[in-house]
This record gives sequence, C-alpha cells and structure tokens, in this order.
Amino acid sequence: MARDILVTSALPYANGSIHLGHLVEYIQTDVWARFQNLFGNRCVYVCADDAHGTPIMLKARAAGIDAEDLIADYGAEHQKDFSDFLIGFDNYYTTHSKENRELSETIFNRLSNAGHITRRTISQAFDEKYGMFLPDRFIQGECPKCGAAEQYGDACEVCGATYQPTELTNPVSVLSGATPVERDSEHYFFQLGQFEDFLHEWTHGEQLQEAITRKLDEWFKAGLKDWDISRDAPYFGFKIPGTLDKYFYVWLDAPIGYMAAFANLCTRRDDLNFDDFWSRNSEAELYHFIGKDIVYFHALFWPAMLEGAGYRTPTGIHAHGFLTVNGEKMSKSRGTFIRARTWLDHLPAEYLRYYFAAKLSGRVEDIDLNLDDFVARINADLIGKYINIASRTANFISKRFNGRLSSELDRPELFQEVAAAREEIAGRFEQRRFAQGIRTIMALADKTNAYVAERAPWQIAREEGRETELQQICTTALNVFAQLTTYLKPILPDTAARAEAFLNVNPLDWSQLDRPLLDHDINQFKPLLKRVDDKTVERMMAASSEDLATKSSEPADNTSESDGTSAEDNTIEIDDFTKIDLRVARVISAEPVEGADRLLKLILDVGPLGQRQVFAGIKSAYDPTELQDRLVSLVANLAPRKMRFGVSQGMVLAAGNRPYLLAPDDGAQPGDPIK
RNA sequence: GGCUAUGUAGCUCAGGGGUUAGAGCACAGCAUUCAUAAUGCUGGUGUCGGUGGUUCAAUUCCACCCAUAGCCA
Repeated sequence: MARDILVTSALPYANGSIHLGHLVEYIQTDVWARFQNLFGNRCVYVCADDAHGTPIMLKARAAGIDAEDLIADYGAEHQKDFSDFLIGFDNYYTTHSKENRELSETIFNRLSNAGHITRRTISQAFDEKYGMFLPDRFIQGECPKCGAAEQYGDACEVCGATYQPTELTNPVSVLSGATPVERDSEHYFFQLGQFEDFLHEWTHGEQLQEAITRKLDEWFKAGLKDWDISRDAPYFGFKIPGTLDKYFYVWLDAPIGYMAAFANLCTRRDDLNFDDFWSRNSEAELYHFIGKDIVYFHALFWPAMLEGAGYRTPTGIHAHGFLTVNGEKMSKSRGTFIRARTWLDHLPAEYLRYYFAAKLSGRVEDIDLNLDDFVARINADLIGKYINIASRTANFISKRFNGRLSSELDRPELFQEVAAAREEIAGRFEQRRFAQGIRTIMALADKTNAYVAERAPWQIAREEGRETELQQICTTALNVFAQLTTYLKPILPDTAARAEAFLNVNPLDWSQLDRPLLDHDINQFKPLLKRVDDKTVERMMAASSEDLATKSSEPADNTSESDGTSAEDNTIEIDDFTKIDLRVARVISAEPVEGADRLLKLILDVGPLGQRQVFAGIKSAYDPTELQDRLVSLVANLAPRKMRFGVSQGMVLAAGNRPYLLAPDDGAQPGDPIK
C-alpha cells in the first residue's frame, strides 16, 4: 500500500543568500523525498521563503526599496540555488501570499474563538526616532551581569546570561543610536499552557527523536508560558483581523507557510486535495525537516496551533544538527562561510549531496565538511568504486559484442545479493540513516570490484572460445552497476539519469532491482563523473573569501528570527589584525576644537611617518594641556576622514566610556609599530 | 548559569556490560594493467575526552569535571 507523504524543509529567511549550512537540510529532505518516490510511495515536497518580520522590513528600508521587491529578489535567487542543487520541490512558495494570509487568519480566528488567545498590555523598548518598538536584537548595551559592552538585548555573548532588554545598562537602539524608552502596547498571546496535556503526550510519542523529547521535558518542567504572537506597526507581515495596527509575529505565519505552499500546489494539481493532507482525520503522513535550533517552534507551538485550530498534527519532526567546515563553525573571517552559489561556480552539486548523505545519521548532531576528506571520499567512493564498475567492463560489451548484454549472468548470486540488500538500504534511508545506507552500498561496490578482479575479464578476452564467459562477466558487473545506480539515485539524480541513458533503460526505480537486464543493447560508455582535485576545492575556498570581502560592506545579517542555521562568529585571523598599522605617537600639541563638544585636535609625531593631525573624541576626559608630550597609540593607516574642522589622519585608541587613552610604557619611540 | 547533545585509529565515522574495539580513506609491501593512476590481496596503527564509582568484568552504566554545539518562548 503506497503511502501519501508530505514533507517540508524549514523556510529560509528572505533577506540573505543560501549557504552550505542551509543545504544540509534541503539536501537531506530532498534525498528522503526522492527515495520515497523511487520506493513507490507518493511523496510531495514543499517549501517557501519566509518573507516577513522586522529584519526584512528594515533591510528593504535601508536599501530604499519596497519589502515586496526585496523578498522577490531573494526568492528568485533562492529558487535558482535550490534548483541547481537538484532540490526537487513540488512547490516553492512564499509566506507573503494570499493562501498564507487566509490560513493564518483562519487559524487565528479558530484559536481565538476557542478561547486560546488572550490580550495583555506589556511594556517594551521603543525607538522614538524610528517610531517603532525594538526587537531584542536591535538593542545594544552593557550586560547587567558582567558589564560586557555592546551586548544584544536578549543575551550576553561574553558571560552567557539571558535577560530582558530593559535590564541592559546604557541601552541604545541599533537603528538610531537613541536611548530606547519604555512604552506600553497591547499584545496578543497564544495560551500554550492550555495544551499542556496534549503536548506532553504528543512529545512523548514516536513523532520525535528521543533527544528532542528529553530536551522538551525542560520546557514542561519550567511550565508552558503564553506565546506573544503580535507585533505593532510598522511591521512587514499580515495584519491581525479586527485590529488596525497589530501584525502576526513572523513565527506565527511561518509554519502556516507549509500549509499555504501545499494549498497553492493543490490549485495546480488535480491529484492533490488539501483536506486529504491537513484535516484532522487525514491518513497522509506529514514530516517537517528542521534544524535543532528551531525545535520548540515545531514541536510545541506548531502542534498546539494545529490541534487548537482543528487540523491534523505532524507525523514526525526530523531535527538535524548544524554544519561545521574543517571542524570549525562556519565563519566569514576564516573564509569557511560558503554560499551555495560559490560552491556551484566550482564544484558539482551532486558531490555535496553525496558527501552530506554519507555523513547524515538521522540523529540531532552536527556534521563536518572536512574538505580533504571530501576530496578523498568523492574520488574513492564514487569514481574508484561505483563508476569504476561500469568503466572497466563496458568497453568489452561495446567492442566485442556490439553493445549487447548476454542472456545469462555469470554470477547470479552476486546480483541476488545486491538485490537482497534493498530492504536493508530502504530501511536505513527511511530512518534517514543515509550514512549507514551508503556504507552498505559501497560495501557492495567493493564486493563487485573484487568479483571483477577475481574473474579477470581482460585475461579471458585474450583467449579464444571464451567469448560467452566474457560477455556474461561484464553483463553481471553492469547489472550490479544498474542496481547500485538505483540505490544512489535519490542522492545523485543527474548521474543516475546519465547512467540510465548509457544503459539504455527507462528510469530506474526500486521495483526492478531484482530483474536483470539481459539480451539488451546498451550505449557507449562515457565517463559519468569527474574526479575532484584539491586545487578546485582551494579555488572554491578562495572565492568564498573574496566573495565575503566584497560583500562585507553591506550588513550580512541573515541570522534572522527564523533562520535555521548558525553561521557567524567574530573571530579574526592574524592577517586581519596585521592589516591595521598601529603606531606609537607623541602628542606635540592638543587643543579644543571650536564648535565641537567632544573633540580635541591633536598634532602627533609619528617618527618616520611624520606628523599627523587627528581629531579625537576625548575632550570630556582630558585637559589639553596635560596631553602634551604624552605617548599614545595610533591607527596610522585609517583612511583620512574629512570633518567640518579639517582632515583627521588616523585614530587614537582609548578604552571605555570615559574614555581612557591607551599609552605605551616609557621607552617606546614615536613611529614604533605596535604588534 | 540551567538544560539537551556530541567527544572512539592521522582523517571521516560505525559499534556497544563480557573473547584480541571495527570500516573506509591515508600509509607500507605484493599482484594486476580492463578502468577516470582506477582495482585486488596482505599489514601496523588506539590510555574508546578526564577523574572517581557500581560490577567478577566498564570504552559501554552512574556521578562529577573538561571541550564543542544548540536552546533558554
């Protein structure tokens, strides 16, 4: 009995490019969906751009364009990247759609009518210059626990403390630099606690990986709190019905985007019916593939929303870990932040698909893209083992038998053994243990190469009267090649298509794994895949670094409210540091600047670099006369900056808010480099 | 800080209270020359993150610690 299955991947945020971290998820969802279809089930795969929220609104505003245009541009870019990575969505939509608006309103109204929504006035940080409430990430200040500077409004990256933005010391708006004020506003809340019994049972069922269930127990222990689902204007999103200036929080309509993408697909596909998949009594299966960071949205809020609104709940939530590159978190400064497009400019999509599949275990753990391992693995597994089976036997069939396979196999046991592995491989693919499945497939490829070596067709080819034997050996090997191609087809769909053309067969699927190709004409073999070399990978990495160097001038923040990946840290390499030419300088003269409250005009002696005029914002802390002859630290290669009072040719270093000048110890000479 | 996960050969990973802890790659030797220098055979490699505990027996179970990652609505 064929199963009806709907799968989704988390929606990428429409304010940044797709990178390899995103692809861990899309690739594994796609491989799983393709496997299901090959196996004989009906699996539909939908996704969409997550197009709402403050970051998108502000990014559009900064670019001077409409949010609609911004999300259209990113939507097009995302679709191109996914398509080139062979991600076979049945529909790729957007949350900024008619269907999503209608479904969001329906769900909200049903929840509201059932008494699951409440209203409450809360006090929040407000930017008076910008005229808007500030999300936590748009407020910076000093950590109330450890005092670290420039921390965001939700948590301290230095000491790890979490707090409310109102607790920050000296908070400022990232948008305007103004000090936020507190302002009251009425918000809408989804009363999650009303679903406690339902959720407790749901999260302890088979829907979730055990580690996820254990993680969620924490939330139950702490008690389920109400979830704030509204945001005040200005906001890019859907207006809440019956209000003038309240919008659904982006995380409310994002998962509903799964439904909307499917609803939209149903308008174009006669064989699909929305209610068959989403009504409470649906017999179809529904799976969401997500990153481990967004588990609670999908395993708490989402099932509760569906339950409360009278829809079915997911059959399973498939959570995965993050991607590291060469053992480290993806990092822009290390050049390991690789965009999907950069990869495609240098390397085949299928190689990344294979490598990720070869490492995915179905558990919630991070996977590492080790580039040396990547090169070894692609060349050894795909070219050395798999493709080699066809490559080493096809020519005999073409040259000696005019492309015709024999009517019998030389070793039917081998063919049977490979066919018999299909249950094991299917079982592992079903459980998303792609790494284990691939191990099994490659073990079969090893066995087949050993078989070819044992029978040594190249020797038999030299002996007269053994033609049939030769033909049967090569036919056996090529039949196993066809079977292995079927097994790898969810991962390597393009290669499989080329192999099918070579084998001169209709699209392979799971059902014919035990039916050998006999008395059949095949085409001339041509290399199906190319070896990778280190230099290509190095070029790709170099391009990643350059890519970022040219992009870094624009705000690269796509760690949005619902971005399913983590990428950036702020570590720099020694090279980054040495770009800064730090020098010891001696103050020749210092004087106040007329018309400037905070500036002093310094004339500095920088030894061999001559004299520099620098305007420094230190008037509040230093009397000009006491600065004379002092040694200070200077950023000597800072681009000169024209100010109202003259040109500033560098920057002196100072610490803290007071501020305190950084001074070299006695003995340092003007012009000495600081290292 | 709390919680959840991860830590096994040079690399990437599997395994799991009980013979001598495994695979692929890498490395070495031999064979082979059909094949994209691909393939086959043989071989060495490990304080199973650390410290304690339970046990006849711990890499496996427990506690604590360290490192890494995520989450804290």
